[in-house]
Amino acid sequence: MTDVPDNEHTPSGPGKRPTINDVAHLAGVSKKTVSRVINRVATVGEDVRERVDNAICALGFTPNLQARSLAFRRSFLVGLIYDNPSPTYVVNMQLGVLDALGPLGFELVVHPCSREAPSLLDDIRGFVERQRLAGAILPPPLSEDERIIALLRELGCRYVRVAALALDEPEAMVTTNDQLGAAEAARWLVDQGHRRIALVRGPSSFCSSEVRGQGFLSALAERGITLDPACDVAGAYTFESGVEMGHRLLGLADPPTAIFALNDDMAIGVMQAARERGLDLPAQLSIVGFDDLPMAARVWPNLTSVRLPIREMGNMAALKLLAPIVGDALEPLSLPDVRPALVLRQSAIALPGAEPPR
Amino acid sequence: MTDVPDNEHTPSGPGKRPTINDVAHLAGVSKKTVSRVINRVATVGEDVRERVDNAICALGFTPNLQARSLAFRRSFLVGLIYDNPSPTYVVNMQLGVLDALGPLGFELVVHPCSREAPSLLDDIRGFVERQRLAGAILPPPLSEDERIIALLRELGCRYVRVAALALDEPEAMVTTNDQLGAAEAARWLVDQGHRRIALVRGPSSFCSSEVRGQGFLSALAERGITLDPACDVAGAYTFESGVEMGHRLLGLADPPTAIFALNDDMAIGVMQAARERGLDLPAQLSIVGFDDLPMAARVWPNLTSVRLPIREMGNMAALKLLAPIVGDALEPLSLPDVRPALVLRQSAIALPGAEPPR
DNA sequence: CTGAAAGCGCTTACAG
DNA sequence: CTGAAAGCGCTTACAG
Repeated sequence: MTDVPDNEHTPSGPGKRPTINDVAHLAGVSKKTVSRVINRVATVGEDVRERVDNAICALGFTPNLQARSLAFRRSFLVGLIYDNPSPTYVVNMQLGVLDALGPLGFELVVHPCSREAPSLLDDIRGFVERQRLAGAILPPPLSEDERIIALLRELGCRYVRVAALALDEPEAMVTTNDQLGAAEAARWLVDQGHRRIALVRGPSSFCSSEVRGQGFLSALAERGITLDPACDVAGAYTFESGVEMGHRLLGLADPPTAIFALNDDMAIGVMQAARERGLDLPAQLSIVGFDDLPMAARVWPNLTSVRLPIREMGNMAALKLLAPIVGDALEPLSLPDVRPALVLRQSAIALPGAEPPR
Repeated sequence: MTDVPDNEHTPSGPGKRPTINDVAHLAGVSKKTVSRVINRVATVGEDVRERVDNAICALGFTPNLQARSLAFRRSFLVGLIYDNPSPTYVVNMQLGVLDALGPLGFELVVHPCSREAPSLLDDIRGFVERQRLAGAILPPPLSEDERIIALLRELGCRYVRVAALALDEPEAMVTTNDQLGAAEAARWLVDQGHRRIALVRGPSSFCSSEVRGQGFLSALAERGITLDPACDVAGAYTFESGVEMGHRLLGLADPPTAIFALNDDMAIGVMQAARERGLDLPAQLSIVGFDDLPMAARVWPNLTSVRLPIREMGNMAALKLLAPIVGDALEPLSLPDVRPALVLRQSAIALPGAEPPR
């Protein structure tokens, strides 16, 4: 009474996917050998491998991930664990990670969480244990939290950290070289004739703020310029704090002709403060930000800003994470370049009356 | 020579997690009964259930997800399949979905893809089949693609669509009522005395553009206002197209006093066009957008815009998706409200000389 | 280089 | 209401 004949070599019924057994029967080998072919174990005869590959194609077989995960005691999932307030950052990092995962047959599980939460560590522990992650990727600021790193080590969960500084061994790090971008901004401003320059830092607890600030000051020093302490202030990486610091700097007896804010949110806050004080932008004040958010190209005047290749950084993190797992499936790991770049727009210009840059 | 005594009731060795067998032994029942307790099957004696619960607590047992996935032939993963250019939208939807998934023990796998890609359907098929998703959530514009819906049905994959219109049965839909927000914007502009009003639509292929436009026109009509056809234009939901349409509208012999753009990117483009034409904003032109991007509060003048509760929409989608799966674990499904709201800022003001609103 | 057996940790199907 | 057996589809450990 069944339309489909019961055949032990081909799976029957709708929704039935072929298994490793079907492939083994069709190729005339044991399932263990099929398993070896799937897992690219070298010690399989050329002719046998070809028979198996043909059978796999003929049946349209794809190994069941759940079964492999159970037997391997590890899933084919990579976790992105983050506490980052910037949607653009998060989405671009996800895209970069997926660029690498897709071809390797891994998927991305996202796990936003809160640094402040008392349950942070328990939360991450539960996530990693339940999912038996193949690995975790940690963007800043979570990448700077050594408690989390210690936890991942304890759980035996591989990880890669993304941070402005090399906080870990190279295999477990993507270092973003923020200091290079900040230095480029400094040099550019000096070349435009600016001498009285101000810096709006982020919270000192953020590695990125320290590294960017350091890069900026060093580059200025190389040009023989030191910052007036009154021109070295810190906000909270937020728009509102940018407004506040902008007012503080522009209210100085001898206000700066240029302000470098260590992220775009604060730079746009500075812009707002300048406008509230009736300044003509960019004629009376040059402003440079960091991050190159989409917003930077939309505000008026368009914001000159340092761009980090977030997507490439995510890609690199994923490649480093999976390199030891997938082995030969990966080319000699051609890692993308992740150097920052200054994107010139209208918010920063040459100081009126300045010499043209050398 | 082993420090840890081998005991069949407690797992030994580091990294060894207790299994259902350990719980069964400790509670003095079969593993099947433990399974019943885990899965909240009703037919378990009260005393037995308590013994099992105690054993679970004592051992710190959590069921192995990989094993359950294999036996259930379904994972505990929800897929978010999208092709949405707005990072803010994507991140907020992810957060909303996770608000619901976390407490239920499910995780979120993100799957961005491209509508244009010829491999779109194969790509989605592979994703859904390999992961054996518990379900998929589709935000616009993918939610409007009936080919994808047909595919998911064929694969037996549960789904919930998020869209401006009710495109599916209520259990599989989160309808965002965009027309209500557009109507609110229309009424507000009219109340401020505006009569010559323009509309910048998005692509007609987007459901959201049609629904928002419809809501806007209807509300104007109720106040006895019809749009001059020259004031009804369409962009591409991009900043650049907003600039272009802004110039077209402001170049009319009798330009509008207010422009409603169906998303913020275009509204900010219109703002740019107005500035390029030397208009004084908002005095000479009121502008209203839709989406309430973070940028809306940062541009100058701040953009009045319609906000959609994206996070709540994601939450609602996830709750609807899992309701039939988790059953009683869910309260009588107290679904959040997902009505849009007009956020008043500085970019739109009363027409000079207009009567104060009723 | 290849394979038969046992196992990963759960659930389904069937009894009782 | 509870359980012993078989099974989900793979891999590990051990042989040969």
